[in-house]
Amino acid sequence: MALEHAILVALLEQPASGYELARRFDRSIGRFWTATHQQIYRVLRRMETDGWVTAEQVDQEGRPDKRRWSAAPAGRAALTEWLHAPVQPEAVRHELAVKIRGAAFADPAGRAALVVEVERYRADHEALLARYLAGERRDFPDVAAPDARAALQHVVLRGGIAYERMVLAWLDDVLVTLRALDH
Amino acid sequence: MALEHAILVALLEQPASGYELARRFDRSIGRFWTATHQQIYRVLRRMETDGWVTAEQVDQEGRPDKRRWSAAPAGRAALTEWLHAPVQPEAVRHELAVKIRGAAFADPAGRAALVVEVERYRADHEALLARYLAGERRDFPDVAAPDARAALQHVVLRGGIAYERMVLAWLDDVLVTLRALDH
DNA sequence: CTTGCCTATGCAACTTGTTGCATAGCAGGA
DNA sequence: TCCTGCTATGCAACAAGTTGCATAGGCAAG
Repeated sequence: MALEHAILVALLEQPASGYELARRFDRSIGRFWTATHQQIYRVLRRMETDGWVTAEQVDQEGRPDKRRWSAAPAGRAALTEWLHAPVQPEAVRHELAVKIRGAAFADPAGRAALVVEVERYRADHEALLARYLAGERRDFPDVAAPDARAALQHVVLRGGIAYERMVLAWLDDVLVTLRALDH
Repeated sequence: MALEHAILVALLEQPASGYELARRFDRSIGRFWTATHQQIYRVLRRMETDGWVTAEQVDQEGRPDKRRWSAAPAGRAALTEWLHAPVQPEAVRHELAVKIRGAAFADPAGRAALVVEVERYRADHEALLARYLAGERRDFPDVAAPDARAALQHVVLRGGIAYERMVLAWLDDVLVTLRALDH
């Protein structure tokens, strides 16, 4: 039940419509929390009835009108309470690891297919790392005295960068291991 | 829909009852896929009607009888087909990252609480890393010429170890960053 | 001898997340 | 002109995962 809280953080950083939130969940926020627009709209309505967020109608020219959402005091209070609660142990779902262990029960052709798949997966993560590094250069160019918000956003981004580097190194290890099985 | 496939891999590695599977999902398999016993029992029954697994009744003395499940040929075929399919992009849900960005909107007391929470989280991951390393020493003591199954299990375990090391380094970074906000 | 824990399986209700589809106006290119 | 794509919001059906509870015998500690 943390999508509510991820939305609260996003709205505190910058009020937005459901559509804009969805796009941010596809980009920067999507690094650590994913959600579809359908889910976001549904949760926003629930949060509205709970008094966590308020909407402001924005009429637009040349494009559809929208509702700009902001975090309400009750939402801020809910966020504070949540920050004090213990972090829930994460539910790990790492499909690739299952496939790698499953490769022990595949024939050489099946393992060859997995090698191709791992290479594609590796390329995706290499591209992701490049995007993170470009974002870091763009958004955090100087090291000196950032405000709290920027410092915290930066440390989360550094986590994403460290994760991608670790994944790339591990995937190289996986590829060496897979290729060694059939020479 | 990969729980089915994780169960197939687990049963190919070693046939087991639902209860034993659940315990393995709490330990070794739980590194990359989590599931409760309720979910495992439910999915096993669906897999049975699909002909993916077969059960064998095992009468026991001094403890309840059990059903030992094995992967059937149709299950093996389904696994092979799945190995050829592209890896689905993972749905990221990293609660701690949300909390860290949320800390920008908390007062110093709230941030102090988060520091305590991150320290606890760090201790958990340090213990996890120790368990992985102990498991590695126990299960993969020699480097020379392992069979395919051991080699693949080992490379997945190395992934877990690399992940935990990365997490610990990042959490140190997080703690430094959080503490610097309020001196 | 009672309390709690382990083995072993399962039901039912609920929450969360996914997928497919719908609407509707505007902009830009072939 | 038609087709595609973007902004903007939403419904409905479904799949997946969680939580609470139930049963039932045995075993060990206090």
